[in-house]
Amino acid sequence: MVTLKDISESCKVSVATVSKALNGQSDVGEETSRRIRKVASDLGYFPNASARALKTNRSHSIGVLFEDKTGTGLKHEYFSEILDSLKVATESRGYDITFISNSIGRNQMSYTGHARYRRFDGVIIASVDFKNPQVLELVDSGIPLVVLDYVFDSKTAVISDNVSGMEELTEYIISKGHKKIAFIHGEDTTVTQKRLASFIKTCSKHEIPILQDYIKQAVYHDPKSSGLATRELLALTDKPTCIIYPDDFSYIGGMNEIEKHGFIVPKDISVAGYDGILLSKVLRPKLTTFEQNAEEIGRIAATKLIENIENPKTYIPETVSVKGHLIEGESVKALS
Amino acid sequence: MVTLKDISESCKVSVATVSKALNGQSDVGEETSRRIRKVASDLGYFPNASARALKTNRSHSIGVLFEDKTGTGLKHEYFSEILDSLKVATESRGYDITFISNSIGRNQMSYTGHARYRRFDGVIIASVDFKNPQVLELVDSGIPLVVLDYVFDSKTAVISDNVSGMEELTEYIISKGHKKIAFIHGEDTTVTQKRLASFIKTCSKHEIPILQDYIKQAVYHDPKSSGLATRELLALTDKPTCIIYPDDFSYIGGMNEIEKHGFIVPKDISVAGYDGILLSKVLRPKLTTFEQNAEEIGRIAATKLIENIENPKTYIPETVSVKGHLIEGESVKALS
DNA sequence: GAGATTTACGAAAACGATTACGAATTAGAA
DNA sequence: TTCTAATTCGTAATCGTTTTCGTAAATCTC
Repeated sequence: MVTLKDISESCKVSVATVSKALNGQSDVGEETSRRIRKVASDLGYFPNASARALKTNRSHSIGVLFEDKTGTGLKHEYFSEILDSLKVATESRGYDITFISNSIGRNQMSYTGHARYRRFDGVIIASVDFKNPQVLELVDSGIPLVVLDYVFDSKTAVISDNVSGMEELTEYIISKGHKKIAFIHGEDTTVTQKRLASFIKTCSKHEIPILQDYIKQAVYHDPKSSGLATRELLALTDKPTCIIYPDDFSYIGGMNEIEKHGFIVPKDISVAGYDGILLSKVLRPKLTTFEQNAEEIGRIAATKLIENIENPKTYIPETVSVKGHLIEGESVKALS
Repeated sequence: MVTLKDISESCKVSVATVSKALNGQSDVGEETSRRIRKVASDLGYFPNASARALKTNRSHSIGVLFEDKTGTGLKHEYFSEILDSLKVATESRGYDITFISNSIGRNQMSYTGHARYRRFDGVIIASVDFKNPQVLELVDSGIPLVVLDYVFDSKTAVISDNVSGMEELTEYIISKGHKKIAFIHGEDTTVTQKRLASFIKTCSKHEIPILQDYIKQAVYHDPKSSGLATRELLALTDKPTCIIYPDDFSYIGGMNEIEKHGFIVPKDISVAGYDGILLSKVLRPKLTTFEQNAEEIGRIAATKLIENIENPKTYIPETVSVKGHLIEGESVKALS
């Protein structure tokens, strides 16, 4: 490995000068700087990230915590898209991404321990159990961080705007003349609560009654449980004319059940999803859904975090909510 | 941040002794060692990964290159599953995972440059354009590496056994009495070639003629192009009785087309996928497919890489092929 | 042309750990 | 008791950078 010393010897200057030239410091001569850069590239020099981190106390790497109990974390398109967007946004600013875990080597380590061990400049937390003590410890650790889809007091949060999203989706369905709208929601989380509240509020606004029978609990990303809920809804004497699913993938369970009953979407019953994953765009009839802007969420999270890292004094935490947009498919029929 | 020095002062011993005690070296007294470890944990000590890496020349971190032209890399369930399995396997042995890119900071950097800059102990390459000069440079860089689903000379490779996989799937379909089997394949890659060859070989073995009209080219993970191919197949006067799709997700395109024709799976036509993603398990009828063992692929890749890293002298590269298994759904009908 | 200022460069300390080597102490052997 | 060997611990060098501060030369000011 070629080091600053090698360059300095080859250029007959000190390592200090080489360092400064390569970092674009001002106090080094035009001509000298050019010569040094030339030699550096000829020799194939790369700075040693460890040495640099040791000296500057900045690792230029960011830890991401992406885990949940079910282990579906990365498999979920929403999250893999966020991760991808985080990746490009951070890399373009010179930061690398490393996963945080709680098992580094034989000796278990807390998330915070891991983050300190690797000297992460900042941390992004997503898709976790936000009540987990280890997560709370990390949140309180003082390390600059951004939380996704959850709000901690005086910490930066980037959240998908579920309130306006569900409102827009519900408005659309109502505008199509539906008055008997069923709502299948996921487990009880902040996200779920916001969506449900928004659904109810929008219905009330249009004086559409909320039937208890039309509100069903299921599990996110689990077609089986949504299928079950669908079956119950279809067994009702007064069936809904439209069903909103917790997410696009869950709709598959509903779809199976609907077909089993011999119904056709949207002729006999209308449906809507949430997320706007790839699948929703290729199903026929095309699914009406609300697409979350995962790309933007990742990008903003990265930007905010780096802002925080680079201006620790002046940075003030905020909660950014990212709007998505309605995708009008063909799964919601206009009622006469 | 608490350092070895803090501990050494608090314990009235030298930093050398502290270091040795914490690393379990033999030449430190039983009682001293205990005292040091106690103080270390009381003070909340964490080793400084940068300092350690600088001194030992081992970063305990592994770079993964996960990129393709289409940018669907991470979105593909097969890859996100591999990534996840890599993650747990490496972390349990004390290695962290960082993504490799070619843009670190403002100055573009080659993959190799990035890997050297971060002092990755090893690298895992997957889902890339294997003809890309930058990738080839990385492969020849001398850094310990494992390649996924592609074989480079005298480099360790872990590949999904597409030959036996497609053979098993085809055998199954034939065993159900099918003789008119259409095969839609993806772009021309090694993987495609192997699957196609295996399909043809298995058919020949059973003296089933290979009609040129039954072999269609499409694009992986693209329901639209598979839908098109399906349409052509259904327009044939002598229609196939079964269609094999490039992957499970692509089948959605075929499914739409089949339904549009008023056909029902598997009554009127049989279908099979490849991959065994979540979706294939929740569709009704359940899709018959061949599930690749992504978890095992990731785990073995991690194990081999770490073996290579830790025994650079004795390690010999090899190609490991990982078998998957047939998932018998209900999408292939038994012909009388 | 003397003093003040700017410019270009180098010497050296420091970041936090690891490790070869030597020294001191203790235990064991004869 | 004396010599050897084992055990335990410390000294100091080192990894590759960055950065402060000092100094010498060059430039400017009047």
